[in-house]
Amino acid sequence: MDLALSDTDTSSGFSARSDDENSRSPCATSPVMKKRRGRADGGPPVKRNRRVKANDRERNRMHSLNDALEILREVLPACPEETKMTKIETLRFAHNYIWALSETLRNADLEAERSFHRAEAPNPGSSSSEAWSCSSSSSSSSSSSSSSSSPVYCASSPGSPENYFQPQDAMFLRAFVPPVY
DNA sequence: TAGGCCATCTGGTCCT
DNA sequence: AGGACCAGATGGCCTA
Repeated sequence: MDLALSDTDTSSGFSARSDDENSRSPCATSPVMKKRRGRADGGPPVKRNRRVKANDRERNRMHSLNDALEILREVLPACPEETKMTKIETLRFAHNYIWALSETLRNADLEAERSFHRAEAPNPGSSSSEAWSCSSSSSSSSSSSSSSSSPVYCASSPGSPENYFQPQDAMFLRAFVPPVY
């Protein structure tokens, strides 16, 4: 007892999709008619017309969302080039990546601060060793994301980004992070 | 074949 | 009133 799917009104709302959809989603759907729910006749013509317009806007909205996601994918360092990250993977990976970048900056700041102190006081005595413990969170929070210095990471991520790149390995990022002055 | 991912439709809610 | 946003439902495609 499904709601009637009207295969007949293919003209409404589906016309704009086919070629557009082909160009947008290289991986998945063929431009074939998908599903249709609701009343077979679409209800009153006025309501139906409004629904069709709303569907069109919703489609465009999701397309722009996907475009933004695609831009994000291009910015991220993709390790296996041929595999496309899923949406959730992209978001999690971006999260990790941003964390690692900020961690790298933070470490660079700490290091700069240490070398500055070393230059001022050639015999620091005992105070120099603590700076290496980057979890000490002293006062040098230049731009750290204010939450915590060792975030709990997408711990529940079933999947993959962490397979490519562990957020804990901030040093890994030094490979593609420009030198911080 | 089951499960994951995705695109789309749809109705509800909030905002302008 | 109409648009934006959201979450649920549904069906197609792909892979293990």
